[in-house]
Amino acid sequence: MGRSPCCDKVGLKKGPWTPEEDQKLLAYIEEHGHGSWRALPAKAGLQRCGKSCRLRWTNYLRPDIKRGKFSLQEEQTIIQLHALLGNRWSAIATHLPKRTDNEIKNYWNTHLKKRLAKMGIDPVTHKPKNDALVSSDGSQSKTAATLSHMAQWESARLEAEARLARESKLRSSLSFTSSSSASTTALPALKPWNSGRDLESPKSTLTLSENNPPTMPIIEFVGTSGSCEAAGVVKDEGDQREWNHSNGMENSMSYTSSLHHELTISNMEATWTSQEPLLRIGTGRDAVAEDQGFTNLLLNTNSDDRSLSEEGGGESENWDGSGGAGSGILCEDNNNYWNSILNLVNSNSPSHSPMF
DNA sequence: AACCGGATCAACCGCCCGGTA
DNA sequence: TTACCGGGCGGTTGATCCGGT
Repeated sequence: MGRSPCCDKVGLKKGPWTPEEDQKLLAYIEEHGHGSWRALPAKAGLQRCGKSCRLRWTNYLRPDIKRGKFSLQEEQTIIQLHALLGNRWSAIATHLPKRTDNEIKNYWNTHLKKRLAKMGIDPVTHKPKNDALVSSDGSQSKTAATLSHMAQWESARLEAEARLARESKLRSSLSFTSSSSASTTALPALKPWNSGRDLESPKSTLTLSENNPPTMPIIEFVGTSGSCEAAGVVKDEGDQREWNHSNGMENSMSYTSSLHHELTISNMEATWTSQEPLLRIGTGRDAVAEDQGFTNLLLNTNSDDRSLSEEGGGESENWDGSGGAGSGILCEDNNNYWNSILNLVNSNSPSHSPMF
């Protein structure tokens, strides 16, 4: 059976939106909320399909959208998350406040992907195209397995977030006053933008910062050797920023990349706590035996860290990064690979070798 | 000034998935 | 259990812009 079109397309306008249409859509949503997107166009007096209205709203008209050039920090985040998640733009967008998945997707396709390609980095796998990371002992497969596990973990985490979001919405609809957070209790169905992103799913916000306190969860990969061989300097004329590959990649061999991942849990403290998978990656120097399982380590299911699930209360102690014996997890080969990625983005800082 | 090709990005399309009757 | 619906997502397209020749 063929799928029926999302709406009757006869007589519906397509193409660029006019200011008048924008105004109608804005005015309607401001007054009534979007409600059913399918029903919205008729109610708002628009000759558009609901899907088009939703896209226009989410990608352009929504007031909490930040437009304009992407910052270095945002670029770093995109690259790092893409290395982990692939083309899951909506998931990446959840970590970039005020940016839409469409915008991030476009930016990746038009800017970042090309930059990586110029550097000899496969933008799909985030590996050097000459695959210099491959070692004779099969570390490539380990790296691939590691990435696969990380992606699986992230998938699980995102699913958990989605579930929490649904639960949050349900609770919000049941009781507007039950939460201690005022933002949680805004009237999402009526004024979607009133509370901004607070209305969205309670999500872990991945921030990448050099300045986070040491109590923050840390993903730290310590590389001791490497074989990345990007050569030359590619200058991105548009951004007036240089990517110095040879220096950058050389540095990556000894450079300790520290990603400080802060998990900001809003609205859902009690539910989240330890029941959802938590990313916890320590230093490679503390690497534990691989047969303990990468996923288990990521999920902190080691007996050493069992207290993490039993504490139940706050989440901060789960994230101190100092961990126990199980906090360090990555083998050196994986470190090298991740250092390559992390150095890529870290070294684009103006204070380091210019890369972007 | 005209043309051309690449870059950019808003918008569309089709598929997928969760909810529901 | 199943079919349908609404919404979300990722891939792709096409109009427009812009710089080079």
